Amino acid sequence: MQSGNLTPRQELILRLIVREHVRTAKEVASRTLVERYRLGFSPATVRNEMSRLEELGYLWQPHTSAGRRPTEEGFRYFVERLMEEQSLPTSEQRMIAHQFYQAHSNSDEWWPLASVVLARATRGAAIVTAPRTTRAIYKHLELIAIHGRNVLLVLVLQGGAVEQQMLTLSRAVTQRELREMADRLNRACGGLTRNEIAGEVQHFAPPETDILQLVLAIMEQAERVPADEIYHHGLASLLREPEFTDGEAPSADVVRVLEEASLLRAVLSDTLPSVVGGVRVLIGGEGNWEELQSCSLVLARYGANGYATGALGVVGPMRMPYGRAISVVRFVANVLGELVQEMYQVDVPEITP
Amino acid sequence: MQSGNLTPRQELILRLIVREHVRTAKEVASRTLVERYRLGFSPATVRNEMSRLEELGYLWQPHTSAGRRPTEEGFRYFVERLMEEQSLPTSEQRMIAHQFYQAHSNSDEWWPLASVVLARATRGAAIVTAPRTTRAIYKHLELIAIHGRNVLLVLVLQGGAVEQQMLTLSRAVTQRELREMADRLNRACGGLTRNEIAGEVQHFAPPETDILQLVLAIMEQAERVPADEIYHHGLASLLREPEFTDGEAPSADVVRVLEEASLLRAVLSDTLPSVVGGVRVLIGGEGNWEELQSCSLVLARYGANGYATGALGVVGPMRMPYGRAISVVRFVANVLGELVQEMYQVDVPEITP
DNA sequence: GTTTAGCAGTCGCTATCCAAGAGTGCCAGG
DNA sequence: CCTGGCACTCTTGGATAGCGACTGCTAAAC
Repeated sequence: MQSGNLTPRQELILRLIVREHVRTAKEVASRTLVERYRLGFSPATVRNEMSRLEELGYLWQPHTSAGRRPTEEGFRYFVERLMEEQSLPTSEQRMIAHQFYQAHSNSDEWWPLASVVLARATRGAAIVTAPRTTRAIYKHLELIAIHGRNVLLVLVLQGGAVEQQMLTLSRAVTQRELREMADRLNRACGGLTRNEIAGEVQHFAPPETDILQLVLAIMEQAERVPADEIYHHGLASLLREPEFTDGEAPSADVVRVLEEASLLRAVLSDTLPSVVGGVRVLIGGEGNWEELQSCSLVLARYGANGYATGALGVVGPMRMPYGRAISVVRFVANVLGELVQEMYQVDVPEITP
Repeated sequence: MQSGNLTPRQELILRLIVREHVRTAKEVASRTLVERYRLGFSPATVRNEMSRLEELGYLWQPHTSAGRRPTEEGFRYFVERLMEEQSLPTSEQRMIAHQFYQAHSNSDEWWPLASVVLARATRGAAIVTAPRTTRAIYKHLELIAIHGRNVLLVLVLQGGAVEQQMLTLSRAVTQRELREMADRLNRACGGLTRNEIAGEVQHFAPPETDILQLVLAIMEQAERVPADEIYHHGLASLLREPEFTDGEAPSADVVRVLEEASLLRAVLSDTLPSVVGGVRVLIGGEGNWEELQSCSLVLARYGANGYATGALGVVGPMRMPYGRAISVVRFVANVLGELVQEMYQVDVPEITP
């Protein structure tokens, strides 16, 4: 596709139809367009252009005597060519940054906070996955006696991810013995990757080998599973949009996608590159995602490349205010990215309130 | 209310109407009832009884020429007096127990697993809150150097709750120094409650006092916040129930309650006693919860009394299969309760697969 | 006294019709 | 190439009628 595709006037009309449809959720008629935007030409002219745009696949009418609304293609053309890039108002930027600043020290709160912020700012639903390491590095191990042979294993990975798991040893051990075992293991494995630790196992004897096996399993899972936890927020406001209350769009389908982590993960991994980059817009499922037919997603990857990345984005009806959604998503992805980079000791200027 | 309220035949009819309405989601007519259940009397008789039941407030008709369906009161009468207590089929018990057995060692997985199990078993939505300590007890502290003055603090509480937080010290310290500080603090504070630790603060100097302050804050929060995390699952299947697809019941309201942790917490704390007990059924919001008008909740508290308890339950349309829901909720609450008790070293027999 | 058959009555549901209104498509003329 | 004007289409809402599903009531039967 190249830019000469549509005449400037056709682009103007398409843009206005998108704007108006986003506002009203209804079909847009030629006359209302002319009157509302004081176009310098008549409804008949607009109609001619409209029917041309319909032939090209950018508009459609639900029935003959109705106005027109953009198709999936229409929205895509709008997003790719017509939308003016806007950046988030500074006041709003400050507000959001401030909220993250307050949660600065508690990384567990970042992801739910991000989902709440995104949902509020777009009046739609938001999704955020916690970042996952691409390469797990052993940082520190702690063993805590719980009860008899039961031990709580706490493994800290580089980047501050803390994984905990219960473990039953073959014999009862004292906290003192556990401490010594943890010391030995920490000396041997600190800073090592999974493969390197696998090579170390031979130097140990049970029960330490059992512990190392569990450590390896945890690290393996940390690398393999893209993101256990998916936070979402704002579903209720999404379902209040007219297309869902009208029954025009099946609400249960969307809810299912957001709820089933596996589905959502599939969408994210298919849509987003694995490195942090720009904002990706997925309009109406784009043929691949039946359940998202009537929705659009605005997604971004955030994090520290080579260390850990996560995904975030908003879900709205297809007629979502793309300009705003994109700027919010981009901004939150940047803020969250900086926090993660800081956590991974990639030096970045600190966020100030 | 006493038991002689309704005649046996009225109770029979009410019970059958509930059963039939739960099955079909439609109003129940006198004739279908007689035919389907081979009652020994005629539709006219049933009609007489029905109109009596309507006067008493247990039934209502949406319009004259329709059959009848139970009112909120009707369902309540059914649940309290007519429902035969059923226990979960052994095969299902085994399946559920097995799933928890597999996740036995990883307590973080218990709560989401419980929500999935509940949702599957009832074809509705399920909610589970992680248990919170009523009295936080210091078990173990670990300090891990991250970068310069930044330190990761990992605090293990009795019961295995692991809380982590980043902390910036007033000066840079080595991992060796951190280890010594952690040792001193662990010796002094192991097994103490929050108040007792507050008394210990005077024996330390900065930066250890800073660390203790943070520890106190974390413990305080662990006691105060009822349950940060609320897991839910199965919303999509709930929204597929006819009352929500018909638009008879507003789906966004229910979603909002499940999504807004604060709202849900309010419902739970108002409904459930703080000690582990039986199963509580909340039908149609019971006047207090506007948003839950068309829903019913079956809830239970689980955990170890005096140590930590959480809540769980299912959300369904008012015409939910109460017998089944109650037995599932009770069973899962017991399983989860045993796991928590075990974690808190209250001795219980181990679950076998 | 209780039960029941029968029948009248009520109401929702669907179809059909009609008129009004909203928009478009097209054509002829500027 | 634009536009005024008109015919055409299709939705929407209201009104009407027939059908079917139930109930309520009454009078007779048990």
